[in-house]
This record gives sequence, structure tokens and C-alpha cells, in this order.
Amino acid sequence: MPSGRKRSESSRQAILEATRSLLLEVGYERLTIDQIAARAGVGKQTIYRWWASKGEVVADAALDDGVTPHPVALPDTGAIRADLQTWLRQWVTDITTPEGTGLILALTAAGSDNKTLADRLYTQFSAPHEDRIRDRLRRAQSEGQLRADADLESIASTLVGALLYRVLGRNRPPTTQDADHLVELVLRGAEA
Amino acid sequence: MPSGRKRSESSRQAILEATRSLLLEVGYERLTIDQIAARAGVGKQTIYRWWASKGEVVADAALDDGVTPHPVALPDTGAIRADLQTWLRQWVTDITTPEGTGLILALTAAGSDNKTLADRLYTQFSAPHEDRIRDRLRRAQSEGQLRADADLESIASTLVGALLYRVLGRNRPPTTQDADHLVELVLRGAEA
Amino acid sequence: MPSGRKRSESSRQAILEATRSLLLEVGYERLTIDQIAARAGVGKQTIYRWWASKGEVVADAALDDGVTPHPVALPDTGAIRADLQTWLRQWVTDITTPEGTGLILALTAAGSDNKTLADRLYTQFSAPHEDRIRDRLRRAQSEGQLRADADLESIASTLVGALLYRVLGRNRPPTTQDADHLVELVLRGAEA
Amino acid sequence: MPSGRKRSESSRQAILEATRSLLLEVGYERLTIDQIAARAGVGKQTIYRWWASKGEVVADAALDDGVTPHPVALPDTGAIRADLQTWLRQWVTDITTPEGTGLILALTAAGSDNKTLADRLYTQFSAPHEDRIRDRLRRAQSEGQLRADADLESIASTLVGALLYRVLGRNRPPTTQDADHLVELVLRGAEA
DNA sequence: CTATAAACGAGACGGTACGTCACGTCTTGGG
DNA sequence: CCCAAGACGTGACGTACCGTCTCGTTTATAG
Repeated sequence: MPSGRKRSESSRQAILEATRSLLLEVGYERLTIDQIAARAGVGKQTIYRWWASKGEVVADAALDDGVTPHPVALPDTGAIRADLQTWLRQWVTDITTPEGTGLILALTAAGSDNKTLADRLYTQFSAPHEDRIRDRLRRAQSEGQLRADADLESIASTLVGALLYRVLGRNRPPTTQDADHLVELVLRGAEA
Repeated sequence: MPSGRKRSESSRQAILEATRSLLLEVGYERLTIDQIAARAGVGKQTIYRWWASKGEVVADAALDDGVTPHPVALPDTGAIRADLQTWLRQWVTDITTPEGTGLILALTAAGSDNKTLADRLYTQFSAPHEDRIRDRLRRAQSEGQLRADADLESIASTLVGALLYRVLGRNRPPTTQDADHLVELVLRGAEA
Repeated sequence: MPSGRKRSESSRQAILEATRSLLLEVGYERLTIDQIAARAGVGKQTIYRWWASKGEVVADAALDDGVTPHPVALPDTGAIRADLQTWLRQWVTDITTPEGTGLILALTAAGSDNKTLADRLYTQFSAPHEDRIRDRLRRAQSEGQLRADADLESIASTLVGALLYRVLGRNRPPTTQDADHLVELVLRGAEA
Repeated sequence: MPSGRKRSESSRQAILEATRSLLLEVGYERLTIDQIAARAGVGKQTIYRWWASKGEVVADAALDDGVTPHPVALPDTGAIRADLQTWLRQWVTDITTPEGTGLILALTAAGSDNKTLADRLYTQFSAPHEDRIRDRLRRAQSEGQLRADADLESIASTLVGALLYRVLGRNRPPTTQDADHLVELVLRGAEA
């Protein structure tokens, strides 16, 4: 029977919020646990008690934030190309804001350092996007809009990867127009 | 007129070599200047004298390494799809070795932290690849293998981005087959 | 009229016993409340509820232990020198055991830090010894064995102090023979 | 051939001076390495590089201070009792100042915790006093002022121990008069 | 026979200090 | 002027304890 004081939800929130704000101010590499604790008004041990590393805190901070995993399902108006464009345009807008780009850079750095964390970040951040796209593609395929032999996994992965690559490159962040072109490029050959 | 002792080439080499080996052993984040100096048998000052930051050393270490920027030009047998596949298959093989993946992860982490460095890395590492692909595509276009309105920049960027995305994701590193499929996917709609 | 649960005697005992054993294992400085609580199987609050500081717990642990304040009265065979020697020999034996020395070192450290505690320790630990010696000396004086102008306080304090000094010094712990010599030294000039 | 930067004498001095002042302000137990470093304007590592523990720093701080080991030799006017009294009176005055008492309490606490340190403190602090006293006693003995069988070691140790005991007890710090009485007490039986 | 109130074991909390590591700079002595 | 060595002030690391504060749970008295 577990006794003892319960985990403080307010501390948990304060830590994640402090992490998010510091991430935008100083970036992942210069982010320190000391800073997070100080800004959150929390003892360092309270962070170490519940998270194994800076990367874990950052991951939770990003994923806890409603914005990032962007749970919006793809629209289904019947026109696959338009629906994909609508959705990707919105996603590009989100990830090219300072907040969005900052979180992506932070999560990438975090994942670079830690395979376990990289897996978790892929599963919770990238995979849901790919899944949503693939599901919508599958519907289109069953409706005969896409060829039966189109590699839907590959299309979804390429769409997400190509845009993230431009965000990570930093000098040519993707635009909504880029999103449109990209959809055209990869769909052209897949359409029936 | 410069007097005094000349810069030691052997120290420079030792530093870059030590950096490369440590990068594979401990990764970018846990790499330290102290370690590099110790392994290279070099004073720390000698590192700080010639490089501004850990990221710069890592960038030089990676780019100095013949393997990574992979200076091989694309073949030109006349068949654009086959040539692209040949080249990309080789590149995928290179970047999915432990050394290749390690360096890419390190460079990504380094670039996440530093916009200036990110630009340099893009210019010296990614851009040459995109350029080579785009040049070959252009030739194919002028030969009438590709449609006149195909967005060659976009194709090149997508090919590179989609594969790097899979390397960074770590759980599904790209295979030579993936490279083939990817070329098919993006070329299908661009071919005349 | 107080209601509610009574103080747990078993917890009190467990705390003092845990304190004694830990004191011998790690010494006063490395002794922690957390350790005591863990070994005693007790919540930390139960310690803080009843004791104000580590020093207080240690003092109670030492004084609760029958051994230390050694309540044995001095014998009175009529021969002051022999009686003193008998008693001091026993005391030296007690305080040079590992347990005895450990407690004295702990109490000394505790008293060094805290004037209030130092007073209490003196009153409950040293003073009773001096008092017993002085009372026996007084009897001897009234019997004419000691000169009327002998400074009995001073003699008692010197006997106790000289032996404790050797215990604290650690490299030359006093022997029963030392006790004999000491009695001879200070009594020789005081005897009638 | 040892190269590299030399140890900073100014840092060493600043550390010992900071330690002395903090010792008087907060006492041994509440003294922290962080505090010492901050007040001395020094990095913590500079302390840990040269001293193994808080106790070592305190010992050096005390012994480096000219006051404490009080290198004054005993006078030799020919009258052993008067010479001893003169010297002990001065010593009592020194060790009953706030500074003197503070250092003694600190050194006692330090020695309680660490046998090695206790030995060093005895050797460098107490032993020199006992030695000086014993040497003077020996001279007196050879001049026939003291009995040939007087235990000079024991006398010296008793004088030092009895006075330090009163300092440690805190409630009855020794006076110059106490010093006089003590000399009388232990010499009376030893004089020829 | 219940309330209710205090003490209990447990353990999370905001903090302070620990001793270590790495930073980037400075000093030393030697090419 | 460069170099290897290495001490320096700074600051973050992750851990250990501090003394306080909830949490149920247990044990006594009071109604």
C-alpha cells in the first residue's frame, strides 16, 4: 500500500512550463536543470525524482504542450491532394514559428544524444503525423484516387521528412507554398 | 611579417582524429574539449587558439574526414533514374554505417545549437549533395527525360531530406531499397 | 485533558539504539537524521517531534545508555588515595573501550557546536563525576587525610580533565597505570 | 620536469584567512567549503585540489595563524614554579579569547571526526606545548628543584589537559588564577 | 461504540551543500 | 610565437540531508 505524500501536480506543471520558456530563450544545449529548478521554484531533486535526464524533461515539456503534436486529424473532403495540402500548410505554419522551430531543434538535439529518447520522440511526435497522413492516404487509395501499388508509408515518411529537413537546415525554412509543391511532387506519381 | 613558431600540423591532425574517435565513443553531447586535448596529447589552449567552439572542431573533424562529404559525382549513363539510384544507394550505405550515422547525429546536434554553424554545415555538407543531384537532374531535363516544369530544387532537397530524416529517426534507418523506392516516388511524376 | 495516541516508547528506544550504533559506525559528523530514522524504522517527523537537533538525540542516546554516566559512587574504605585509584581505574577502563571513546568523541563534537548542549552535557556527564570525586575528597579532608586548604574543586576537575584530554588526543589513551600516577601526582601535595 | 602554472600563494592565503573568519562567525559545524570559496574569491576546486577535507583546511588555517601554536619558549629565571606560572598565565589568556576558544573548539570537533587529523593536530598543536613544558621541567629537575623520580611527561600532559578541559567545558573557562593554582597543585608533590 | 485527535511510517517537497567535471583563461617553462 | 602542462575562477552536475509538509493508518481517550 503506497503511503507518503503525493506527487505535486503544480510542481510538475511549473517544471514543464519553465522548461518550455527556457528552451526558447537559451536553446537545448544551454538549458540547465539548475535554471529549470530556479525558474519553476522547485528543488532540483524534484526534477531528478521524476525525470532521468534533461532530454526527458524536454520531451515531456514539448509533448505535454498541446501545440506540438498537433492532434488535428486530416480533413476528408474527398479530394486527397487538397486535403493533404490543407493539413500540411497548417503544420508548416506551426513548425516554422519560433516556438515550433525551437522545440523541434531541442527535440532533435535531445534525440541525437540518446537512442531511447529518440525512439520515444519518434513514437510520440513524428509517428502520429505519419500515421495520420498514411490513414488518409489509405482512404484515398480505397476510393480509387491512388494507385493500388502506391507505397503509402513511403509517401507519408517523405512528406514529413522533407519538411523537417528544411526546418533543421534553418536557412530555408519551408513555406506553405513549399508544402503545396511537395504534395504535388509525391502525389503526382501515386495518383491513379 | 609573422615571426615565431608555426602552427603544428601534427597537433591539428591529432585533434581532429581524437575528436572523431571520441565522437563515436561518447557522442556529441558528452564530448569535451578536455577529453580531446588529453587524447590528442595537446594543450587545451592549442584547441582554443584555432577553434571557437566544440561545434567548430566537430565540424572540421567531420568535413576533414574524406568519407563524409563523399565527393563522388553522380554517374551519367544517360538513364536518370538508374543513375540517381546508383548514387543514392551508395550514399545510404555510407550514412548508415556507425561512423556515418554518428557523424550525422553529431553534426545535427551541433547545428541545433548554433545558427552560424548550422549554416556552415548546410553549406559544406548537405548543399553539395543537393547540388550534385540537381545538376544531374538538370542534365536529364535538358535531355528531355524530365518535364520542363519539374521543380528540380525541390526534388533534390526531398531526396536528401527524406533519407536524412530516417537516419535521424534511428529506428528505421534507410536501406538501399528505400533509396530505390524514393527515387521512383519522386521521379515518377517528374518524368516526361 | 489530552486525547490522541500516546508517544511510542518502542520508537523512542529504537531511535536511541539506532543512534548509538550509527555513532560507533560513522561518528558524529557523518551521522544523519535520515540514517537514524531508516535504521530505527521510524518516520523522520517522529524524531523532529521529540528532539530539537542531532546533538540532542546524541546526548539522550549517550546519557540513556547506562554505561556512560557510570553512576557508581566512589568506594570509601578510609584510604582516599586507594579509593580514588580504584574508581578512576574503572572509569578509565570504561572510557577507553571503543564504545566509551566513541561516545565521548561524539559528545565533544556535539558540545563544540552548541553552547546550550555543551552546558547540558557538562551538567549531566562531567559534573556528576567531578561531584562524586569532590564529595569523597571532602570526606577525606574532614577526616584529616587532606590539608584544610586543599582546593578540592581543582583536584576533581584536574583528574577528570587530564584523563579526558588523553582520550580526546587519541594517540595515547590513558591506562589504569596512568590513572594511578595521576592520583599520586595531584594528591601528593594535598595530603596532610 | 614539472611545468604548468604554479600554485597561487594569494589564493592559499585568502582561503586560510576566510576560514579563520568564518570559523569565528559560524563555528566548525556550520562552516562550509562553499562559504570559504565565496569569501576567499576562489573556486571550490582550488580548495579541493590542495586540501582533502574541511578539517584539513581548518587545521592549516589554525596552525598557519601565528597566535595559536604560540611559539614562545618558557622563561627560565631559575624558579620553575614562577616560570611555569608566567607561561601558563599567558597561554590561558590566549586560549580564552573568543578567537582562541573558537579555534580550539573547531580543532576539537575536527579531530573528533578524523583520527588522522587528530594525530596531526595533537602533534602540531598540543605536543609542542607539552614538549616545551617538559623541557623546562627537565632543566629544573637537573638543577635539583624537582625530585628525580617526578614523572615529567605526566605533569606536562596534566597541565595542558586540565586547562583545555575547562575551555572545552565552556561554562568555567580557566583564569590566570586557575593557572597559578594548577601549577601549585601539580608541582607541590614534585618539588624536592 | 463511535468520534475525534494526536502520533505514527512513509515519502515528496523547497532548499543548501556536497565533491566532481568541464568550461575558457592565464601562467610557466621550453622549443 | 607556438606548444604541453596545469592551476585558476566559474558554474552546472547529480546526490545526500536538511527540516517541513502532506498522506493514509493506528491507537487512544471523550462523548
